[in-house]
Amino acid sequence: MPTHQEQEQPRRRQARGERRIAQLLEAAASVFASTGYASASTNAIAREAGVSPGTLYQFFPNKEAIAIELGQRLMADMRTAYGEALAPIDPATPLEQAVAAAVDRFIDFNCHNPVFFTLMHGPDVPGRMAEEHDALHNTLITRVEDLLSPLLPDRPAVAVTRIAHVCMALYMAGLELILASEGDDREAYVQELKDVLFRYLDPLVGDRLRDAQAASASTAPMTATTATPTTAG
Amino acid sequence: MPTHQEQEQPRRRQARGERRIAQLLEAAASVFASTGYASASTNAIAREAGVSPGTLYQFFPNKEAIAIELGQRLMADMRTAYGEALAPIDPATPLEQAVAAAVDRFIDFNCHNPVFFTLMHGPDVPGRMAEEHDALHNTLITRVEDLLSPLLPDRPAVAVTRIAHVCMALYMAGLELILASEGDDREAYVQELKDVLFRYLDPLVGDRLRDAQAASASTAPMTATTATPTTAG
DNA sequence: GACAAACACGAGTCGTCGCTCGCATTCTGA
DNA sequence: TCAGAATGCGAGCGACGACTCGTGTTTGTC
Repeated sequence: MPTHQEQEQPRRRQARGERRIAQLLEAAASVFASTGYASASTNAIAREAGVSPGTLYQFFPNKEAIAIELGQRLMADMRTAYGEALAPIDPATPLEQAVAAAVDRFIDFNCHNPVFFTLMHGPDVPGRMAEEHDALHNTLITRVEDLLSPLLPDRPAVAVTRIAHVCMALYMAGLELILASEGDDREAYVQELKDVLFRYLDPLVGDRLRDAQAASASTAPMTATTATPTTAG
Repeated sequence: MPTHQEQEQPRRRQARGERRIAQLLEAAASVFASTGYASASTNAIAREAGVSPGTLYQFFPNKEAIAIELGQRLMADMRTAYGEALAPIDPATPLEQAVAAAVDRFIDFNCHNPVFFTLMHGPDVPGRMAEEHDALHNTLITRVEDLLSPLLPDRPAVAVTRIAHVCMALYMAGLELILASEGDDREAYVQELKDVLFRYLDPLVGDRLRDAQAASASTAPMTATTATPTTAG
């Protein structure tokens, strides 16, 4: 019974195979990041990984599967490495700090994994890839909604969703500028992005947050100290 | 010798040819907008225009030339139709109104010419197309700088440039959301975009603008009344 | 009407790319 | 040790898309 799993992978991978898969995904990340998904050829990925095209297809049924697997691993990486950044915001944290912390973490991740942006932003995704693309996007939107809804308790759900979409779009736009620049310029754009998001959200959150802060000072605080001051590596 | 012009088009177009060109560009706009530049096939463009592939190549040397010509015509259209929106802002106009007016005009143009966004935003542009792409982008960046610099007189040029880039990026991000939605949702996103830009710029412009307004009330105003109140169709 | 140039056609060429196939090599388990 | 599975190779297939070419039609000019 051990090898009978529905009707998918009856393939028992060896250690070598797992290594090859990791190698191929790394190569794919490099090629996707530099040329985009559509323009990336499977032969180029195989070449980058130092294997033959046939070997690539030993591990992935088609080009889409590579991008999908890559996207899933990236999401998993992000969850394990930055899970705490996705947790609901402690109402006691000033909005400016919360935004800055979240931006720092996500920017950090995206700078270390530039493919992620390509997979999230690439409009040139055919077939089933678009579904995965949307799945990634919707997951993040939902996360942002979860972050925002405690801060916007008196807004209808559609409004919160809209605000989340705007935040995501602003973040993506800022990220594009940031990834396209280097050094001091990059840091300056990071600061601009924080400013944009804070200034956009602050009037929406309004006195609600300040009320909560005033209240939390006199009543029992929550878990508190979730946010650390800009410890981006 | 009468037809010897350098070494380019020694071709004398007939009225029919001009019509075909317009027809082909319209078809190209449609196909580019719906599938993106890279995924658009010249055969599809020819089919959309109701002509044969050979006819298409009677008027355009290659696929790039179609997109380039289209981009240039769109820029020209924008200049003639919305030139006044690109003029320097009258310092007497409140920032919120100036931003709203500019956004309305550009959104209007982009909603009527969705290809423009595709050509500006498409990352899948090979070869010489990228240059034209950048040229369009830089033209707009310069325009935004010209709009902003009177409002930010005490900032270094690099800072103004950076702010212009941020504004462009924010606009593009908002535009993407707006083009992807319809009806009330679309209008709501337009308002959000205006809010984002105004809230981002207002603290930067700061008391400078308010000073200018106070001053212009007592001293001789500039050319004045350049901006009209939200007359978007 | 006659001639040339512009216009129009669409089957066909040529290159690229996703993917396959037959075969060789290495690993696993008994 | 050795069968069978997993891994590896790379020439090549099939499809598709940019672009061409030979040929026929329309238009402007004398």
